[in-house]
Amino acid sequence: MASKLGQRVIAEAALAAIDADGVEALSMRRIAQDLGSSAMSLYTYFPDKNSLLDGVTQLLLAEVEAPPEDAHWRDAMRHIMRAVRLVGLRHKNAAVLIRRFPPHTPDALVFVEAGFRAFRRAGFDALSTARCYRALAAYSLGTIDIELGGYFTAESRVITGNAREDIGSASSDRLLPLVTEIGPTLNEQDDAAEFEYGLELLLDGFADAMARAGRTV
Amino acid sequence: MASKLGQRVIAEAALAAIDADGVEALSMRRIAQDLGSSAMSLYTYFPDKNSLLDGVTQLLLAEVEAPPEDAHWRDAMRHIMRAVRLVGLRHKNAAVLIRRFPPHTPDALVFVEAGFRAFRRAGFDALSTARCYRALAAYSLGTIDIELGGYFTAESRVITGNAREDIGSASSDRLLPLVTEIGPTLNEQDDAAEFEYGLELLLDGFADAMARAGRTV
DNA sequence: ACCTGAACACCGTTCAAGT
DNA sequence: ACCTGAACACCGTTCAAGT
Repeated sequence: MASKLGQRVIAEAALAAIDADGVEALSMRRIAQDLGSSAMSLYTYFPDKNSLLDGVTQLLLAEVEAPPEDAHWRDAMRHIMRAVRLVGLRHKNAAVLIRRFPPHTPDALVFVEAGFRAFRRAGFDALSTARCYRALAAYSLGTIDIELGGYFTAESRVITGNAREDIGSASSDRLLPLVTEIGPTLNEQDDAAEFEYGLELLLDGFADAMARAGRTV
Repeated sequence: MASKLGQRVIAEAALAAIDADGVEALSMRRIAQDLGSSAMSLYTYFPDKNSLLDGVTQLLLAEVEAPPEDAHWRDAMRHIMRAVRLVGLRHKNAAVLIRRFPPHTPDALVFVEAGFRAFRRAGFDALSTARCYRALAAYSLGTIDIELGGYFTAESRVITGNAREDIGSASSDRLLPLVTEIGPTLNEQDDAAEFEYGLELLLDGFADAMARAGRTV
């Protein structure tokens, strides 16, 4: 046995297995084997597989680097958004878990608390802070789908038969000329640059809204 | 047998089953049973379960209502974004599939083509169109996670033992006062209103960028 | 071409038994 | 309290056989 069993050790072994072979290949038996233990021993520390995956996610979220305490809210939020994206890139196979399990352990919430603090320091009230945080969270989670889930790059799956045809076929070129023209452009985008583009739009919008509300940020 | 087997009939049965009992409860045997057939008969029409789920997703995306052909780009994109969200709300259990399988059949791409057309009519070039579409897609997919995945409402899962504690505990109130204060606010947000808020920020940003590029939109 | 039931190689989890 | 192997009730998919 590699190390004394415990939530942390088990979640770390699961994360390593996911990094190596993907979430789909993860099984309780597989983790146990990697730890030199039995599948059922894991149930001493996690009530079920879902909780274990949640535990892995908390581990991931704890890796998100918090911004410096004195940062301007714009720099702080940019810092956090980039940090989440980087954790996803560091754990490409595990990133999808971030969409499923929100942060809820103290370690995983450090960056959230820091982000809230940056907003409040700048004069955002609780409602504005929640509103801005939500918009950023939506954009961040969607970015994971697009970049790590290969939303635009996924080979278009062929559904043959019936009257159905796929992109790239002669008739779809005729019916969907702009999809045919712009689709490839979406594949070739620079992920980092496009991420920054949308992020700055949102931050600009928050700043404008605050300015309109009569406060300087 | 309810109706002659085929991709469409099978995908519709699968969607009905997912609507009723969720993606997790869907099995090839279950669909076959609903259709009065055998699990293996499905493999005549889909190579595997993943393709079938993709087919269900194309069905969902084909439900997305396209905007009127003469709409201003802003109205067109607002229309599409709301339409996607409404399909998700109509199929709460199936909505998660939208994140996994991009549109690729002609029917499912109708709204995409219409969106591209609206941008191009307004003078956006191919690159700007791709860029704006991507930012909106990220926001839309992330919204599904937050609203339908219950990102903020999910009961904080308890991870006991070790030095770990959860939100709401005495010590996290001390360590994470703003999470404690603002967390409940996130739960109580009006989903539709918050969705509109972030959406308009992005649309404002596109308009500003176009204006700065010297074009009137 | 289309459909079938049996079988294979897995799952997560319950259980009864051990320490 | 912690860990175990066997067993249960499932999976998706392959196969050999049918029409």
